Amino acid sequence: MSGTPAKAAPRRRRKEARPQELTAAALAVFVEKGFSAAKLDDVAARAGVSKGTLYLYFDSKEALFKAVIQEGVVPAIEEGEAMLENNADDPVQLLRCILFGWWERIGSTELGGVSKLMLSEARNFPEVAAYYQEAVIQRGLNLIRTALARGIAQGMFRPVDLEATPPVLIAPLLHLTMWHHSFAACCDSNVSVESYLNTYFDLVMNGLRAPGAIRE
Amino acid sequence: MSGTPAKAAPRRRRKEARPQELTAAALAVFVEKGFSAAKLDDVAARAGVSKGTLYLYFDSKEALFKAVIQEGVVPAIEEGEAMLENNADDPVQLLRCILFGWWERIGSTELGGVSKLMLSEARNFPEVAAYYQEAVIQRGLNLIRTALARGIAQGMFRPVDLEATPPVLIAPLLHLTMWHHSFAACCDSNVSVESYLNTYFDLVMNGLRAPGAIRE
Amino acid sequence: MSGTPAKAAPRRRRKEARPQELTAAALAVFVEKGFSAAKLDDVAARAGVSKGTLYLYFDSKEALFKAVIQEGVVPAIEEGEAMLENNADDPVQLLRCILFGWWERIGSTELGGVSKLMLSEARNFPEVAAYYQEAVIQRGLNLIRTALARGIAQGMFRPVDLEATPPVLIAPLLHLTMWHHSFAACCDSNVSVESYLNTYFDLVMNGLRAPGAIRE
Amino acid sequence: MSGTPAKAAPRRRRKEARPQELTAAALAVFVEKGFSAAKLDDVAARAGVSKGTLYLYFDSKEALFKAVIQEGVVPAIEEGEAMLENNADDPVQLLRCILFGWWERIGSTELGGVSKLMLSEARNFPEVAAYYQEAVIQRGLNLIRTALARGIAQGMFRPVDLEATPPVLIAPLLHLTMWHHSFAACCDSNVSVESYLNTYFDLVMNGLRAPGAIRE
DNA sequence: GATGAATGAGCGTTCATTCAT
DNA sequence: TATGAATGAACGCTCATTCAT
Repeated sequence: MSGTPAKAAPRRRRKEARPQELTAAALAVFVEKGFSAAKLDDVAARAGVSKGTLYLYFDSKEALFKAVIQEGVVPAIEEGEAMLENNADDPVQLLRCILFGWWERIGSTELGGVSKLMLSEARNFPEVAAYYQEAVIQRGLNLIRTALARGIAQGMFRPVDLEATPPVLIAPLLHLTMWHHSFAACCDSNVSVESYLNTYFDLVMNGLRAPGAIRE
Repeated sequence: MSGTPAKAAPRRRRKEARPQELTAAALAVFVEKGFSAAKLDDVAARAGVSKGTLYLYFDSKEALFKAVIQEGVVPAIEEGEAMLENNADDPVQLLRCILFGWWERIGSTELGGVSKLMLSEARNFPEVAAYYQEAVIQRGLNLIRTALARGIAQGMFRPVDLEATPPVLIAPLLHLTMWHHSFAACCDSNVSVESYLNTYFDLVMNGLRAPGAIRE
Repeated sequence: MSGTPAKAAPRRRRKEARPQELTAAALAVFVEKGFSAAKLDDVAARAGVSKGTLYLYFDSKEALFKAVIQEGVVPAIEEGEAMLENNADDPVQLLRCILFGWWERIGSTELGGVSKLMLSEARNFPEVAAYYQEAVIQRGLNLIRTALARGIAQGMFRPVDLEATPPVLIAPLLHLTMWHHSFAACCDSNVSVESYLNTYFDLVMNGLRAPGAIRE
Repeated sequence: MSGTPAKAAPRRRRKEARPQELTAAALAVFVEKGFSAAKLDDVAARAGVSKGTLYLYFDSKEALFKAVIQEGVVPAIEEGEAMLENNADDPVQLLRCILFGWWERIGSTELGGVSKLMLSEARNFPEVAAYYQEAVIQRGLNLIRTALARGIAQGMFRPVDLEATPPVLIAPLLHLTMWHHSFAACCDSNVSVESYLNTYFDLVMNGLRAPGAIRE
């Protein structure tokens, strides 16, 4: 199987790397099956360990779920907030960078599964959802809001609702991620990811641009 | 007992209405918990019948799932395709009508749960997903595509990718529906549905409008 | 198997009798194996039902344990306290009646297993032990104490410690019960129950008799 | 770590003392929890070693159980049989010495737990029970029987059933031991050990004394 | 010798499914 | 038609046992 780790890996290195290997396997299985339908046997098999090993690192299936989310959250935040520093002068470029960066680093990777997972399971894990909302969603929307505000201040963007616009802007990317982990895995689609993204950026930038602003 | 259905309902209508009552209850439970975590006990209790009764109408839990989707599909199609006839002359109005109509009739109602359910469970039910993709998604996207094509032909909309734009346009509404059935049920948000929708329509229409077209 | 119930029993009668059938089976298995080593499969098999059926009547293995004790407690109390009324005039006869009665109705029957179970598991179920101590042990010792007090008052018994003597008197019977459910089940003994009991009563009565009292 | 054994112990003694340290820890845990509910983790932790170390000295949990019994058996016998030599002339004193000695050296110490353990687990380990019956119980009862026989021969004791009396005599002490390791650990009792023992000896001696024998 | 990470068989518990009433 | 008691396969979790270090 693809998930089988090299058996030759030294014991000590394994010990420290284990938790990440396990959460990575768990993420894949949880995203594919959903938390409830996911079997710990499958998670263990994908990680190349036995079922009991999971319990050396996590107290329960639910604890494993929380660890999966927790672990998926850190990169989402860290990477994102660094972008505000770069491209500080060009809001258009900054916004593009944030949105496209999210897709590149999160949405199109395994980490995007965390988004699907949370949207699917939020009601079963309200505390985790609340944490995620604060730690990821709000901070992510803040990034977009900051870029928008700068663009408006510079006269590049029309004045728009700074609360409502960020979720609207990110929605097509989140939906593409959902799609990637749902229908895309079993049905063909007429639309390539590339043309979806191009169309999305084109629409967003046209939608935001201030009347007098020069076309890029 | 609390689960007892209203005794006032006429016996005859009951018999025929049963399946819809059951799928309605099942939809609610499936959307809240996810298919796998949903218990038939809960479905039965919500429908006010005993668990065994479910098996008088559906062969299995999976058959119930399919019926839920099936039933949620019909109105989505029927209602949608009628719109092309009306507002045939004004593409902007037609597009608004389609998108807003979807939200009003589907996204904001219990039926919106079907969308969440399918996105969450597509990989566990690939045949159902394939059917849904054909019977709902493609036909729904076609509606939007037609409206776009008319608008472009009339010079109201910029020429845009007719394959990629429809899914981009519907994405924010689908995401709002997902949100409604996930985080909204357990976390507060700063954005009202109304301002989200206003911002969305505003952005979309600005993004699509041909340079020379008159602002509405 | 001996525990298999008649399959012909009507459904309705079963429903009401079930809990007692299950606790009876559980008592037997718990006494033989100990609570922890007892498997619910064995309990179910002995009761002639499937494992799942146990959960229709008891929430958990621990709840089943508590029910077993609870159920074993009632007859122990009820039967015992009725004896004080009879033989009210002859303390010697009363004491014999209490001790011998305990053996006949409790110690030598399946109910005696409850005593073994509680002695073996008290530390794992402290709350149950506390309840048992109050509801059974204290009340049982009170019976003996009352008989002793009457006998002393009538000059039939030597004056003895009214607190310490009852547990000493019941100990050989309890131990015989323990023996019955432990070594007796797997090892031969040189002593018959009958001669043990005769010797016990003889010793006790000689030990208690007041110097001047007439031999019986 | 907390589990680390005292470093001050000389290395050489350690090696030889290990098995006894392990069986002592095992006895304590087995008595408290019962064999089945006892975890080897707990045994190891109490002994201050790792779980794997147990397997350097014992093949299995069951082997550890047998060693615990085995080890508890030796002192019970050795000490007991030495008493017959001393107090050879005074049967009353001899009997008191045997019974009281058992309580002092066995019943009231950690070794008393072996008695509880065997009574609780006999049916799960019939071979061990058979061995224990021969190696401990029969020989222990023989001690008492010998003392009784001498007392009867000297006219100090009434003639009593020499088979049945020994188990009756030891029963209250065994029961006190059971109590010590069960209810006493979680419930209060009105009777002190001292008054229980005094009452017990008093009753036994009065019960056994020949009519003409002088009171002590 | 000693460790503790890893294993996997086994058990308590759940729940979709069946069927006698 | 409707019920709900009964079932048993399946899964989360435990823990005695092993073995590389």
